[in-house]
Amino acid sequence: MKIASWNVNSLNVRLPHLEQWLRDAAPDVVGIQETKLEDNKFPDAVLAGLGYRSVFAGQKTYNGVAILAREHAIDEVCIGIPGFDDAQRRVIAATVNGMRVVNLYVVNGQDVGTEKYEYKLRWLDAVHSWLSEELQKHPRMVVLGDFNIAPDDRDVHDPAVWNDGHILTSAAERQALQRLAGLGLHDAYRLHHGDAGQFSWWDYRQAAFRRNMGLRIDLTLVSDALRGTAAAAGIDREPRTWERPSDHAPVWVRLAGQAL
DNA sequence: ATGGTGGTGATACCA
Repeated sequence: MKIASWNVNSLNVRLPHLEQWLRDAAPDVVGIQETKLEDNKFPDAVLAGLGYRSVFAGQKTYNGVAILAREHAIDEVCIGIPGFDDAQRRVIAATVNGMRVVNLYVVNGQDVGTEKYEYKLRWLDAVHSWLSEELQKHPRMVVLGDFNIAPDDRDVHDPAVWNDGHILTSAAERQALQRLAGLGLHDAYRLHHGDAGQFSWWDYRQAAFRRNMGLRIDLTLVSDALRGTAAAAGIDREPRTWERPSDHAPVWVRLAGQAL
């Protein structure tokens, strides 16, 4: 069972890319971030034509998340972090094939020390509390999404720039990610790859993709109960080479023994 | 230190 995550940076613009990639990569479950679409504009009929059911929580202009699945029903849909009042559509969770899928569009945070940065840390704290409880109910869990945090120095093109003072790599952000790992949520990519320089996001500016000046900030985390089934993980760079691409590439994990 | 590009929507804001 292949489970993927992709920040599409406007599903309105990127729908043709999503359609092409669904055909190419044939994921079973997908978490999408930054749809930037209100729910009445979500292209669920187009996706149904490709064999995917979808659930979604969107808003105009900013944020917006969705979960797609083929072959299986999408049940127990939860929008937002329970008990955390937030108008921003950043979280959707659902049960697919006996597995809890949590799709996160983590707050960017703008710059270290700003109000948005404080919001990011508060938001991550709320996610930690919520997932701690959620894991009791659903031990078989995948938490995926755009985390807007590069786990360690292997995950940035230039650690001298992307350091403790920088957004996406500051110590407090990395500690927040470590606290999620402490719940028994394992970065599937790192279960299989120890290499540096493999990224999932490249800024549109400065020809960053051509120069591979990127960060690995899109992650699939698997719970203790699923860890042994995580047979492979990877990053699909190809859609980032297409015309008018998202600034993010899709990332994925394949779970063995997950009967379709 | 600044600004570079892109999405939204019509202007700044967000990333």
